[in-house]
Amino acid sequence: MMAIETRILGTIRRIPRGKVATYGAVARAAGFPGAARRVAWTLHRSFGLPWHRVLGAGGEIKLRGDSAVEQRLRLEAEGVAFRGRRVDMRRHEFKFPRKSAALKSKIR
DNA sequence: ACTGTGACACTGG
DNA sequence: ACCAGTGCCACAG
Repeated sequence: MMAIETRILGTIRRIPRGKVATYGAVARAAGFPGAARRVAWTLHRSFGLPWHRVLGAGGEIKLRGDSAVEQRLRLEAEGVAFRGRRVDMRRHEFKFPRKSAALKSKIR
């Protein structure tokens, strides 16, 4: 598998239980801003990942049919709340840590 | 090198 | 809120 996919997969694996991230955010965190579609493609053909924690912009589920239902159920099972058809991002969006470093002094 | 393709993102009506 | 159009990136053939 290629480097890009490896990084994307690793990034997705960092999303903790009960949290979610968007395709675009994953792409940026992996170092490929704008490659949201690549994230989707990678997810489509990968196993053993918390795939259900990756959503479209605005916390919207982008799958169709049964898969969409399964994703919603999996998320709700980990305590993720929905607001209509989308996830309440204010409460559950996972912020990928910015390259470590100076954040301790930043906290007030 | 060129074209088509995605579980996308954004903007504008 | 719901499209349609346009921009995106990397990959497969």
